[in-house]
Formats: sequence, C-alpha cells, structure tokens
Amino acid sequence: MPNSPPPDDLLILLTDVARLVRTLADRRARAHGMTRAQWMILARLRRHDGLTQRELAELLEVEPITVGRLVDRLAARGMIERRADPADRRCWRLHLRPEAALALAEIDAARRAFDAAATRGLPEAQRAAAMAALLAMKTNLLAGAESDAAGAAA
Amino acid sequence: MPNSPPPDDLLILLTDVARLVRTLADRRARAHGMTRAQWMILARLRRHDGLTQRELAELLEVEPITVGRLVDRLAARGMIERRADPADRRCWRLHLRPEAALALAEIDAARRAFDAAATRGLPEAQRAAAMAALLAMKTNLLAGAESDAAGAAA
DNA sequence: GGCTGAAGATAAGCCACGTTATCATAACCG
DNA sequence: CGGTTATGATAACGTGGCTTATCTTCAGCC
Repeated sequence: MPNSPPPDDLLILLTDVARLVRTLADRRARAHGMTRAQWMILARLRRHDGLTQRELAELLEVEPITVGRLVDRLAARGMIERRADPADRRCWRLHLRPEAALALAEIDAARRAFDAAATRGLPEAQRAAAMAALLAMKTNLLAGAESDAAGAAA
Repeated sequence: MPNSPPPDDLLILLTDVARLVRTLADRRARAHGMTRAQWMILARLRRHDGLTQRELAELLEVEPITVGRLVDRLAARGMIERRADPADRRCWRLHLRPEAALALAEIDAARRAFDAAATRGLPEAQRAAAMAALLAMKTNLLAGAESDAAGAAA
C-alpha cells in the first residue's frame, strides 16, 4: 500500500480528512438511495422551512443553479414541495413533506456516528484546540478571499 | 449575510474550512488556465515520475478513471507524456515534460501562500494540536471505513 | 405609465468524480 | 499448452459543482 507521503502539511492533512468525511457520508447516503448533497438540502430545510432557492443556496454556500437541480430530484421523490410565493411570482418557496422524515432521521444518526467515530479517544483539550485552530484558519482565509475579490474588482 | 449557524460541530467546521481551501485553490489554478485536480497530478508526478495511472490514482486516492481523464487533458497540453511500458502492454507510464515546469512553480507558490494565509497569527502549539487531532481523526475514520467495508463484504 | 435595472430561476456547457461494464493483456494453474 | 482469473485502461452514464447567458418578474424612477 503506497501510503501518502508524510503529511507534514497542515492544509493537505486538512483536506484529506475532509475528503474522508465526505466520502464516508456519501457512501452512507447512497446506501439509503440518496446523496450527501440531497441530505444537506433536507437538513437545511428542516431548520429553515419556506426558503427560496436562492436563500437556500446562500446558506449552503453553493450557486442557485446547483440547488435548483437538487430540488428537482427531491421534489420528484416527493420529499420537497415547491410552492409559489403569493407575493412574488418569480420565486418558489421550499417546504419539506412527510416523505422526508425517514431521511432526516438517518441524517441525524449518521452525524452522531461520524462524530463519535472521528473523535474516539481524542482528548477534549485537543478537540478544543483543533476547533480553535480551524476557526482561526477559516477567518484568515475568508479575509484573504475578500481582499482577493476586492483586488480583482479594482 | 446569512451566515452559517454556530459551527459547534467539529466535522462541519472541518469540511467548511476544507471547502474554503479547495475553492481558493481552484480559483488560483483557473487563473492560470488549469484546475486544482490537474495541479495535483503534476505535483505527484514530480515526486514519482514514471507511475502508471493506477498507481497515481492510489496515491491521489481517487479512481483510475478520474486520473485517466485528467491525464488526457494534460497530455493534450503537452505537460505529460504517456509512454508504453516495455514489459506490460496494458499500462502507460506517465512522465512530466518540460512544459509542466511553469505550472509546478506556480503550484509551489500557491501552497506557500495558502499556508501562510491560513495560519497567520496561529500559535505553533495550536497548529501542532490541530495536526495531531486531524491525524487521529484520519486514523479513526480510516479504521471505521475498513471495518465497514469488511462488514459489507461479509 | 413606461423604461431601465435588479433579482429569482433555469438552460447550456465545462470539469471532476463515482459506479458499472468492456476490452485487451498478464498471470496463474491444472 | 489452454483456460480461468486478475489487472490496467477506458467507455457509458449519473451526480454535483462552476460560469455565463436567458427569461420572467419585480422595483424604482423619470
């Protein structure tokens, strides 16, 4: 087994672990005939029922077109309903339907299972340190992204 | 700006930061007419010239078909050369060509820039703790993935 | 009121990634 | 030696992400 070279690089290790989580979640979702992206839609809608597609896209930090296609499939399966907005004929309002309940329960179970599996044996101090470091990195990178965008716009 | 809900969840924070890194790297690669996936191929080949596509796929932890398609494009741009293996007519041996040199330099610059940006102001102790935690999580998740696979096979 | 611009949704087209199926070739083994 | 299995590469097809363009509808403003 030609293992990865020594991951002395924090960013590489970070993206590695994240991909592992994505892959495992994908696999679990597919075992239930769904995809991770579809799970994300359902989980968000549970917290914010009645969103428009654009609002949902912003929450998920993807583009509206991506949400639109995912909603196509979920609506076809009866898990989501597109209702016309009474005040704005341009947009849909998204609502969960009872058919989504089973999937939502499975999402919760998966999240608990992954968190438990990933952090097994991890001292609380280390977990806290990791979260602090990740939070700092996120802030740094977001600041960098904005200044990049500003530079490009100028 | 409808920001994410409090990311008290380590896994969510982790995937968020990783996505941020991926997005920024993608943007930078595209600014040079390439993609992040193509960069990964070139960086690996620099360390291991002469790999087969299958070996490269294992190093990158993706499927061989994915590597094959990426190599198609890189070969079309003259950055990679597919040479027939003298002993096994089934497989190609991948070799970098001089045309890849500029891209490799840009990859190095991008990696340095991202690491510096992400960890700016991060105490060394926190960085080390984050790496230790991530490494433990990777090990845990890999073990879980294997036992899952074994269970599915049985 | 009517024009102009902004905003929500979607289409088209590209890239990346996966699963499954094929094909050619190697490798093994009776 | 010949048949079976394993392996490297690829094709076909689906999902999901992006950018750019289009269409409809809304909102503002003269």
